[in-house]
Amino acid sequence: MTNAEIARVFDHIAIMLEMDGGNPFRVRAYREAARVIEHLAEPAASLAQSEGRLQQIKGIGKDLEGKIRDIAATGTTSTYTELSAKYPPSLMELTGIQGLGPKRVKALFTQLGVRSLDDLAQAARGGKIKDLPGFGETVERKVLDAVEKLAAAPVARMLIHAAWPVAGELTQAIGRVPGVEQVEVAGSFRRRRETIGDLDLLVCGGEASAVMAAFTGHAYVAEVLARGETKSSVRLGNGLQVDLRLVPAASFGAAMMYFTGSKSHNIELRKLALERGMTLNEYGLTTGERVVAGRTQGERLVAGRTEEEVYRALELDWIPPELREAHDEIELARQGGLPRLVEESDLHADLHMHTDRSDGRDSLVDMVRAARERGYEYCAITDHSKALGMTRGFDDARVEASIAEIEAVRRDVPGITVLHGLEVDILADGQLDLGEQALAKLDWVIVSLHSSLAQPRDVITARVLRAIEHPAVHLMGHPSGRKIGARNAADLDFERVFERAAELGVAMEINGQPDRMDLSDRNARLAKERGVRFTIDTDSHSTANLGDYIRYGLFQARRAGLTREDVLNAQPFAAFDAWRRGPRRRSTPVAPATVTKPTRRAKPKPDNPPAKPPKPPPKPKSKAIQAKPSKPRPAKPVKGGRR
DNA sequence: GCCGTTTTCGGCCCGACTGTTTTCAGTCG
Repeated sequence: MTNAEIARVFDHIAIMLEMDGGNPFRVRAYREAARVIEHLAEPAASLAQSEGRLQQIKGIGKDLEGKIRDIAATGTTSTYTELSAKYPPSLMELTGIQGLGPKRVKALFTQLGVRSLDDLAQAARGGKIKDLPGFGETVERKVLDAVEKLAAAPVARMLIHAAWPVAGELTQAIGRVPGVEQVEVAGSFRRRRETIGDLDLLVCGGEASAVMAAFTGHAYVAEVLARGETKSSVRLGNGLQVDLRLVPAASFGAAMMYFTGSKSHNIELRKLALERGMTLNEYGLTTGERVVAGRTQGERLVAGRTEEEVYRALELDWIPPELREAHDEIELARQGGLPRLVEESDLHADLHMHTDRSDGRDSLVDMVRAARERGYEYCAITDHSKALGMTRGFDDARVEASIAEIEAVRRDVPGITVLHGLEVDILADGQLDLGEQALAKLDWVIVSLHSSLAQPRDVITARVLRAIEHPAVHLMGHPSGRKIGARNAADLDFERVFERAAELGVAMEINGQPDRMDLSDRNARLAKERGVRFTIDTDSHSTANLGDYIRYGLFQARRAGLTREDVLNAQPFAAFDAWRRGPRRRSTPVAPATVTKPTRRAKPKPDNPPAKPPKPPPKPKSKAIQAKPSKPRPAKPVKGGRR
C-alpha cells in the first residue's frame, strides 16, 4: 500500500462521514491525516510496523495509527468497510464535481438513487434534480454541464511548467488595467509545487468592474464560473481554473499569505494569532472585541499591508512560500533559524547536459557557449551510454574519441571549465554500462536508471546500491526515474540509498526537466537529513532548456529547504573540484579554464526569471502565446485530481 | 479523531459566492 493509497482511503472515509452527518472535527481529522500521509517521505506502511512510530507525527493519534496498520495489511479498515456498505465507493467521484459536495451527493443518492456519473447525467437530463430541496434549476443545469465536461476531459492537475506562461500572460493583462498597482500569483503556484490545480491571482488597485472585465473577458477564458465584486473565477480553454481576488492595499500582504497557503500553514498561523489575542484572516491581523451579527467593532488592524509585517507581528521571520507546508518552518521562523534557500544566482554550473552527439538537439560547442552565456564558471557534458541505443549512446571507444572533442571545445570556448562526463546507464543487475578504462578517463560520472524501473523493491534497491558503490561514480541522475503523470517512481528504498550515498560521497541530482523534477521535494528533504549533497541540473537536450528547466530544479530544491552549501554546483569550481576528487575517488584533476571575470556567477540575463519568490512570473517564454493571445492549447493533464 | 505553559475533557480557522431562500446551507478555497 502506497502513502497515496492510504491517504485515499482516509479521504473517502472523510467524505462518507460527512454524508453521514458525522462530527465535522472527526471529518477534518481524517482529511488532515490524509494530507500528512500523502506528504510523508517514508512509506507509512513501513512506519506502521513499529508501534507508536506514526503517533509521533502531528495529526496521527493512536486510533489512526491502528487504522493505517489495518489498511497497510489488508487494504481496508473497519470504519471504511462499514461506511462503504452504506455509501457506495462510486459516490466518491461525484463529490469531485464542481458544486457537488458530500451533502448534495447524499441527497442525490438517497432520494434519486444516483450512484454514478451516468446516473447523475440521466437524472439531470430527466429534470429530476431541480425538484430536490436545496437544488433548483441552476444547480441542475450546472451539474449536467460539469458531468459532460468531465466525460470529455477529466479534471486534472497541470505541470507548473505548463502554467508558467499562462500565469505570466494573465498577470500582464490585468496589470494593464488603469489604476492597478499590483498583480501577484499566489496559491500552489507561488509555493512552486510541481503540479498545480488552479491559479490564484491577487490584484490591488483599479476599478473593480474594470479588473473583473479584463479578467473574465481575457481571450484565454472559456467559461466564467463566478463573478462578484471582489472575487471571480474562470476556466481557461486549457481546462485550468483561475480565481481572482481584488483586495485593498492595506490587506495585500495578509491576502498574499492567506491565498498562498498552504492551508495547513495558515491554520498554524491563525492559531498563533489566537494565542496572542489576535485574529488573522485575508484582510489582516487584528485585535479587538468581536460583536454580534458577524460584524466586528473596536477592531484595530495590527498588520496586513505586507507579508513581512504580518509575520513580524506574529514574532516570526518572513517565510519563503516554498517552505509554507507546515513541516517545521514556523518553529524555525520563530527561532530565527530558517535556511537561506539556494537561489539561481548561487549556481556556478550545470552538470547534466546532452549534445547532438547522442540525443541532444544542439552541438557540443553551442551547449558549452550557452552555459558560458548564462554566466556559469563550469559545466559538464554528459551524453548517454550505449544501453540507450535509440539515443546513440557512447560505448568505450566513443568515450575515447570524445576526449579530443572535449579538448577542442575547451580551446574554442574559453572562459568556462568543461568537464568530460557521461550519463552512464545502471544496467538491470547494477553494473555500469561502460568499461573500467573508459570510466577512468571521465571527469564526471552520472549514473541513471532508464530501464527495468518496475523491478521489485529489494531488487532495484540492491541494483542502485551496487551502482553507486563504484568508485568512479559522482552523481545519481534523476534518482527516482519518475515522469510526473506518466510513470511512477521506482520502488526504491530511498532511505537506504541516501544513507549509503552519504557515506560514499555520491551526490543526488535534482533534475529540472519539468515532468521529472526528480528528486521530489520530499525525497530531497529526506536525503538532506541523511547527509547527502546535491546538484541542481537541467538535463538539457538543447540550449533553450538551460535557462528554462533550471527554474524547476531550483523550485524543488527550495521546497526541500536546500541551501547553497547543500548544492555542489552552487560552489565555485575549486571547492566543487575538491569534492569531486576525493577522498575515495580516483578522479583525475581537471585544469580550470582561464577565468577572466570574477569567479562569482554573473548576473542572470534580464530575460531570466526572478530568483526571489515574491516577484511575479516573468514574461511568457512561449512565442506562440506572446505573439497572439489566442486560447492556450489544452496542456497535458497529469494524474492526481484537483486540490 | 487529535491535541494539550495539558492531562482524560473541551475546543478545534475563516470568509466569499451561489442558489434557494427570505436568513441560510452548501460548497469552495
